[in-house]
Amino acid sequence: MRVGMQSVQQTQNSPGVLNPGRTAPDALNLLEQFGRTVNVLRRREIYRLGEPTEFCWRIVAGCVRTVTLMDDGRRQVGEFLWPGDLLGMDDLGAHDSDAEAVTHVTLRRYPRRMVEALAQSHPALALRLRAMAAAKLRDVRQQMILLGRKTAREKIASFLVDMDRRSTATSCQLVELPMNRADIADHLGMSVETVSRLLAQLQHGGIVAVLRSGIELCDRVALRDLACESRH
Amino acid sequence: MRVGMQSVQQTQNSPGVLNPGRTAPDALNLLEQFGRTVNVLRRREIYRLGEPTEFCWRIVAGCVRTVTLMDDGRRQVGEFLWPGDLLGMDDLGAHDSDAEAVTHVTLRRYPRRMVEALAQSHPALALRLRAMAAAKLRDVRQQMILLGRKTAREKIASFLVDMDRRSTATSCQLVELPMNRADIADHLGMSVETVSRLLAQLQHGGIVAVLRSGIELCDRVALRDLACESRH
DNA sequence: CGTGACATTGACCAGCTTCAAAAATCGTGG
DNA sequence: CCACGATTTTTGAAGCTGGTCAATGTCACG
Repeated sequence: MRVGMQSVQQTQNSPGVLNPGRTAPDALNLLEQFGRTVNVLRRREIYRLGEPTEFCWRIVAGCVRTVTLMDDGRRQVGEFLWPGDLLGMDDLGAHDSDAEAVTHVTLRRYPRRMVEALAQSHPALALRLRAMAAAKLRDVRQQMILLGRKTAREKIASFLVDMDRRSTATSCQLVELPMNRADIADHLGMSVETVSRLLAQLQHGGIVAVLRSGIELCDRVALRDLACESRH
Repeated sequence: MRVGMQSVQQTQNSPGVLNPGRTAPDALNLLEQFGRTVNVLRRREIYRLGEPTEFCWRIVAGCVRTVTLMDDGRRQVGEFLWPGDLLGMDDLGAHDSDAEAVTHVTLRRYPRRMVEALAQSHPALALRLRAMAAAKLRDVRQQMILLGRKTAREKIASFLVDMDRRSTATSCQLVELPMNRADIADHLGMSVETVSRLLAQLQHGGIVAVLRSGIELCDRVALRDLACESRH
């Protein structure tokens, strides 16, 4: 899922049509005065299903996952969140999933009450929040066709392409994957064994190289083809 | 339910409280003066992927589906929309899916430009739009665990429970399904044959009765259990 | 009635899951 | 720094769910 596209340094609001002002500062910065830095250890919860939405967070460093559980333990990882992403703004009233730190995480925490109040008085912020929700809905829709209609191989390829797109800025070939195989499996709706097998298969085909530190994409074109994504 | 024609003075939505109710007068009525009634025939498109988001619509009567297609024809029905639902507000800039009339549909159409302008000047409307986006995100998250982790039987049961919940007001037992089996299959990430087989199976178990006009829920408790139970 | 779209049913089997176990990696303390 | 246990990942084998292909049945509508 491509939810990590906007970075902290970003200054322009996404829908240019709606905001013709030149180089307007990110409306999210309005929140900064009410922010507090928080650190969360690996695997620790950030919030749980049903908790009142007292806060929201902006990720400064690290990786976060949102998790939905079924009674019998079946798990769905909704999304991975990265530095710059906003967490906990989607839910109104009470959180409708869990959020957990995949790695050690540094967050900037804001009271939701302040966010809502500011959004009331600052249309630019309200618009920005709506734009972020819209972007998330678009990503989720892509994830739905992945979960519902793609084969295991296509799922893995799509996932790697997404992770690559997210981290184009950092390094050239290597895609670092801070989450484990179980997280990937539960994000793609498959078993850990199948994830492992298909990564091995892609490696055998010379398309990727599975390393300890992550996955090296040797043939991005082939990977993109396998992902079956026409858009972009 | 008749929606949207009356010119009711809107009341302030209380901030932070999710109020997507389709009954109470709300900020959406601000749009009414810019609305125009449109009719769309069964199976006809309302908008296509990539089209600029010139309009949005409120469904007055009928059923609408949003569709995402892959190059090879694989299809995902993202959601079904019903009277009172807002269509085409999720996308910014350009639509990122198709929308088609499942039945003959009556819509109330509004220029997006007006919606955005009104949202800028009326925080209540902006808040309402964000609440609707949030509600949709919550639903989509449920759909993701359905697609990724539920068995075919659980998918069908969940779907019927959803349809039932939506139409509690209408009749007591019968759930009308205006969409065909292919739509259901593509919504749940399975094949038409499996949809048909599992409906027959539920019928054989005395839990539902498959009728021409829809599906009669004979044992809602059993169905609700099936919707979330594990496979064994 | 005849026709076409849609739904159901059956037979087969491919892809993926499950169960099991080995291999690799991580973490911790001596 | 190494050894050892725990966790994670990989690999193997077997089985099942659900998909595909094909045929039949049903209904709406001219």
